[in-house]
Amino acid sequence: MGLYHLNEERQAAVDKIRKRVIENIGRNMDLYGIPVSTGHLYGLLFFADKPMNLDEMGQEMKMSKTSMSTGVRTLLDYKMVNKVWEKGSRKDLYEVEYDWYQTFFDFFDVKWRKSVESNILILKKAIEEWSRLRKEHGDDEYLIAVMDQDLSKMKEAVAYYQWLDRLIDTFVNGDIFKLVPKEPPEQ
Amino acid sequence: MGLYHLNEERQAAVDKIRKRVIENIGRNMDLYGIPVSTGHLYGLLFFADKPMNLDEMGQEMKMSKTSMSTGVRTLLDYKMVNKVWEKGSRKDLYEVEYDWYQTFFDFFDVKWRKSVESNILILKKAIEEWSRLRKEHGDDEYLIAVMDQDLSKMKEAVAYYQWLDRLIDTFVNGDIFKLVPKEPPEQ
DNA sequence: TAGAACGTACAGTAAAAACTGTACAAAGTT
DNA sequence: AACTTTGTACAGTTTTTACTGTACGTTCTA
Repeated sequence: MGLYHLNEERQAAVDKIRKRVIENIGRNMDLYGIPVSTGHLYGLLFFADKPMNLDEMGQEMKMSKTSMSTGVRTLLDYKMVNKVWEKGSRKDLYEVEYDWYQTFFDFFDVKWRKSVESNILILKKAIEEWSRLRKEHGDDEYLIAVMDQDLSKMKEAVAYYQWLDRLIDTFVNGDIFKLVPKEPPEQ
Repeated sequence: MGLYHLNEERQAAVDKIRKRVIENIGRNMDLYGIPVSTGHLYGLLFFADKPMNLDEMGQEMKMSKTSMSTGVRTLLDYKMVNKVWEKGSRKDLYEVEYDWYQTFFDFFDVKWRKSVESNILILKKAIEEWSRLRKEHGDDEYLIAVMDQDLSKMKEAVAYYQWLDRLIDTFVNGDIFKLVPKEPPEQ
C-alpha cells in the first residue's frame, strides 16, 4: 500500500495484516449505516501515513474516482475524516479523525439526535391532538378508552426519547467520562 | 385500524394521527439498520391494543404474510417484539416490547458488542504479529518506523473499543441510570 | 390417520442502492 | 485568453436488498 521503500516480501506481510484489520473495521461500520466499501475506504485512510487525495484512494481501492468522491463525502458528513490543506498540492487531501470517541459522539449528536427530536415533536403534537379529541368526544366511552391507552404509550415514548436526549448530552459535554473513564492504551 | 366500535369519522381521525407517528417511528428505525417497512410494522404493533398474528399484520400493512414473517423475525432478533401465548389461538401472536430503554440496551449488547469484540480480537492479533515482525526485521529502520506508527494507532483503537465495551456494560447493568436518571412521563 | 391450518424455505421478481464513465463547471497555470 | 487540472452532477449499469407466491413440513383437529 504505497510503502515503496520495502521489499516485496515484507510489503506483502505488512499488507496482509493491515488488510484484515481494514476489512473488519469496514464491515463493522454498517452500524453507522455506512456502506461496506466506504468503510474500507475509512480503513485505508486509517493506516495511511499521510493525507491522501482522491486519485490515490481510487488506485488503492481499485474503484472509480467518482466513488471515492461520494465515499469521502459520506465520511466527512459523519466527521470521520477531515479535509487537510497542504501547500503545493492543488488536490483535496483527507485524513481520518483519530479521536474515535469524538467520532462516536458526533454520530449520536447528528444522527440519533435528529431522530430523537423529530420523534418528540411528532409525539407531542399527537398527544396534543389526542387530548383535544378526548374532550370533544367525552361521551364516547370506547373512544376515550382507546385514546387513553394511546396517550399513556405516547407519553412513555416521549419520556424515553427525552432520556435519550439527555444521554446524548453527556456524550457531547463529556460527562459520560465521569461514569466510564477513558483508560490509556496498554504499554 | 381495527377499532370497529368507532364510527367512520372518528376512526379516520384516530388513524390519521396514529399513522403519522407510525411513519416517523418507522423511518427513524433505520438507525437500528432495520428496513423502513419493518419499522412500520413495529409502529403498527406499538399502537395495537392486543397482540397480533401474521394475518392481521398482513392485512393492516397490505403486505404478504411472508413479509410479515420475516419482518417479525427481524424484530424478534432485536428483541423489539415478544411472542405471546394465548390459549385458544393456534396462531403465533406478537406484541411490542414497551420497555424502550431495554430495547436500546439490547441493541447495543447484541449488535455493537459483537462488532466491538471482533474488532478487539483482530486488532490484538495484528498487534501481536506486528510485534513479532518488528523483532525479526529489527535492522530495517524504515519498516520499524512504519510498524511503530501502525502499532500506536492500533493500540489507541483497542483502548477505544475497550471503553465502548465498558460503556455497553453500564447499559446492560443499569449503571447508566446513575448518570442519566429515568424521569417519569409528564402528568 | 386423514385433513386443515399455520409458518417459513425457496425461487423468482421488483425496487433500491452502489458504482462507473462521461461531461462539465470552477479554479489554477502559462 | 487558452489550456490544464480537479471535483462532482448526472445518466446509465450492476449489484444488493426487499418483497411476493408457491410449495412444503409441522402441528393441531376430528
